[in-house]
This record gives sequence, C-alpha cells and structure tokens, in this order.
Amino acid sequence: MAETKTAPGVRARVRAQLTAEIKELARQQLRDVGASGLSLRAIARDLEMASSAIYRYFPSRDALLTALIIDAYNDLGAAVEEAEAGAKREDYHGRWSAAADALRSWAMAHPQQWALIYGSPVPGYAAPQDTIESASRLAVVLFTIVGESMTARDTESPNTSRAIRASVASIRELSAGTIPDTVLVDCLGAWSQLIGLISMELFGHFVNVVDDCDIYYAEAVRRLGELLLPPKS
Amino acid sequence: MAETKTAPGVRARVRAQLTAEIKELARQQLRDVGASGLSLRAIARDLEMASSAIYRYFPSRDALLTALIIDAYNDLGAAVEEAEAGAKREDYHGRWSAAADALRSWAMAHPQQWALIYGSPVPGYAAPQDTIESASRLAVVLFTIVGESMTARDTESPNTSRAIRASVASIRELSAGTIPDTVLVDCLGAWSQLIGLISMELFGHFVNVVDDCDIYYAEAVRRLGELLLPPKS
DNA sequence: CAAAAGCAAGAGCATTGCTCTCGTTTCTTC
DNA sequence: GAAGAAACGAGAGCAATGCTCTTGCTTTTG
Repeated sequence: MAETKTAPGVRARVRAQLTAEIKELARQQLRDVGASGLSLRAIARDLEMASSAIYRYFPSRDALLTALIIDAYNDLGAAVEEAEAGAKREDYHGRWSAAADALRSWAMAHPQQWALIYGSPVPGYAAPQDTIESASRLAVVLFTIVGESMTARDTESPNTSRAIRASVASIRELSAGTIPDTVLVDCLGAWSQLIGLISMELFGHFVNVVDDCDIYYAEAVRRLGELLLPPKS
Repeated sequence: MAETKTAPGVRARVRAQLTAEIKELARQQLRDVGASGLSLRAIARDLEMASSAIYRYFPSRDALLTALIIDAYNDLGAAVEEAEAGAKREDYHGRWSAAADALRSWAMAHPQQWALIYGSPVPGYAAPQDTIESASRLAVVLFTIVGESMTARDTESPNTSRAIRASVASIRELSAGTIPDTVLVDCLGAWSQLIGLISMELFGHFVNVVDDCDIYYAEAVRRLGELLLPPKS
C-alpha cells in the first residue's frame, strides 16, 4: 500500500506538473500573441482538456498572469544574480557591468515577460504582496554592489537635506545602511535609468533615435558605474 | 443655398464632434477600467447608438487606442512645452526643472494615458508612423534646452569613440548638431531616467522603496540638470 | 471501508470585436 | 433642381472569450 504512496502524494505531483505545463503553454502564448491575447481556452485546447478544468489550477486569468509575473521576476533575478556572481568580488565595475548587461540580455530574450513586469500593470491593479520579494532581487544585487564598494571608501555623510534623507528611508534598510544618502539617490537614479533605457528600447521609443542600442547601452552603463563606484584601480 | 452650406459641410462637423465624443468617453473609460477594459460596445451604449455605428468612426478598437495615444502624446507635449516656455530663456536650469516637473505632473494627472504611451505597447505591435511626430515633442523640448545651453559653453569635441558617435547619429540631427556626443549620451540617459522614474513610481515599483516621490524626483531632476547644463551663474 | 475532498467534463451565461445587409439621409455632379 | 454616389445608423449575426454551475468519477483520508 505504501508502495505507490510517495510522500507528497501522487496526486500532488501530477498537479504540480500540470500547473507547470499550463504556465509553459501560457509563456509560449505570451511570446506569440502577447499578454492581452493570452487565452485560457486556447491553453485548454492545446492541453486537450475542457476549458473549465483550467480553473482547478488557476482561479482566474489574472491569477495565471500573476503567477507568470512572479516567475518572470525570479527568472530575471536569478539571471542577474548569476552573472554578477561571475565577476571578481573586488572588481566592482566588473560586477556592475555584468549585472547591467545580464539585465538587458534577459530583457531582449524575454521581451513579453519584461513588458509583463515593467510595462503597464495589466490585471486591474493587482500587484500583490506575493511579488514584492521576487521583485526586489534585482534591486538587491544592484544596491549591494554599490554598498560593498562603499566600505572601502570614505563614507562621509554629505549635506543632503532632511527631507531628501527621509524620502529614501525605506531603501536604506535594503542596503544595510552602508550607502550614504547622496549615493543612494544616485543609485535609485541609475536603477531607474537602466529600467528606462531597456523599456524605451523595447517599447519602440528609440526608433530613429538611437541607432546602435548595444553600444549605447554599454556606454551608459559605463558612465553610471563611474558615477556610483570608486574609480577603477 | 449657400446659407447652410458652410465650407466644411455640416456633415463633416457633426462627424468631427461625434468623433470627439467617442474619444472623450473612451478616455473616461480608460480612467475607470484601464486600457484593457476599454469596450466599444460600452461607448456605443453610453452614446445610445448601435455598436456597429462606432465602426463608421474608428475601423477597429486598436484604431481608437492609436488615436488616444496620439492625443496623449500631443497633450503631454503641449503641457511640457508650455511649462518650459514659462521660464526665462537664459535660465537653463529653470527651464529644465520646469519641463521635468510638468512631465511628472502630467503623468500623475493622467496615469492611464501615461501607461498607454510609455507602458507596454498593447495593440499588437502597432506604433505606426502617425505617432512619431507627436511623440518627439517631449524629446525636442528636453534636447533643445541642453542644446541652447551649449552655444554659450565651449563645445570642444571630446574623445568619444567612433562607435559611440555612430550609435547616436540619428538623434544628433534632432538637436541640430549643437550638442557634443558626450553630452548627447548623457542627454539620452537623463531622458530615459525621467521616463523610468515616473514609470517606476506609477507602476508601483517604488512602493516600500521611495517614501516621498515628490521630493526624491525633484532631487533627481536637480542632479541631472547639474550634469547636463553649465553651472548655475 | 466509507466519507470527504479533488478532479474533469459539459452546458450555459454574459460579454466582446467585428461583419453584413438594409433602408435612410446627406452630399456631389450634371 | 434632380439623379447618382457616398456616408450613415440600426439590427441581426458570428466566433470567441472569461467564468459558473452541475454532474459524475477518482484519489485521498479518517
């Protein structure tokens, strides 16, 4: 009796697999017709099951989208983390470039998933708490690079006003307090610039503006590194 | 006979008005249910006409969206142009802040329209040529400020590589060639950062990150101005 | 072994974008 | 000014969607 009764139950396993298959088909559909054209019925058709059966796995279309969003955040976070981990620890400029390049590479390889997480929030206004942990992975990598580069440098607290200090209080915790506020402001700007650059390119705002996005992006990343990090040894 | 026969024809006028009414109702729906929930049938219902009649004015839902996108670009462009025109011509920092502040103010006042133009491109991949002229108005304002501030400064051509020069060749025309390439690269970065900052705030990426977006944005704009413009007199 | 919970299927509802046809109104051209 | 052309509004209809409900079946659980 205990023979076929594997610990997590056979039913739980087939359920997990079917859930994964649904998400995989959804991702495929995302690439083909975009987020707005994602259809639960089409997925059910590909899976040769009744459309109503899908609702045993995802209570609504938006729930499926939300699951895809979380997966995308994690996939992107893992890609950036891995690339950044490949650089020498003390080479802050190398770590910065590696992370930034991995960010854009992932975006170019998964444009629809990028649009899902950094484009307009499609499902009403549902970006629930489930996403925030996965979403923060990218920011953690970027801010950690700058934060670790700070310990070596003089961390003299500059003359930022009280109001500005307060406006970035939350993010200071994420960076463990090692980054002075002026640099923190620049960090947020650099982060936003990276997201902005990639989104502008991906969403067509650089057509007839920037001719070679590869080269321009590399240059922009280099300058941001020079602004944020201690000068190269 | 020529009495009621006004030059553009009475029919053309009522058509223009109905077109405007449709767009106005569409904008209203945009605020209520977002772009994905925009329904031609609902507009027809509000207008108390048959759903099929709408198609005499817009051949498809995407066409309506495209019209709204162009309107949004023009509305935003006009708002920024007007704000920038209100500053003293020789006060480049004032012009820069005025334009950047108007940009964010417009975005906060019209979040759905912002999402329409800077979010994920919803209608398939249709961002046709009609939009590019309206879309460039913002960039023209920003780049013109920097360009005009350059004529006073030394425009020594710095050591940018040939590849980087080529990557931004198209945008150089828009700025009438008065901006050296290094500054041009920073301009593009600043532009992307503004769009990125506002999008991140609007799309929820600054929740639990930036506490006071008003103050932070003002500081970020100030720093970008210091980077791009000649030092304050 | 029996009750309970999970599952798949089918029918059905309300809604959508869009097309086609059919009279009617307005404009254009002779 | 009248005939022909073009634009218009309405209605019916098609294919598709998200989602719900009910009905049997299977797996798990007590």
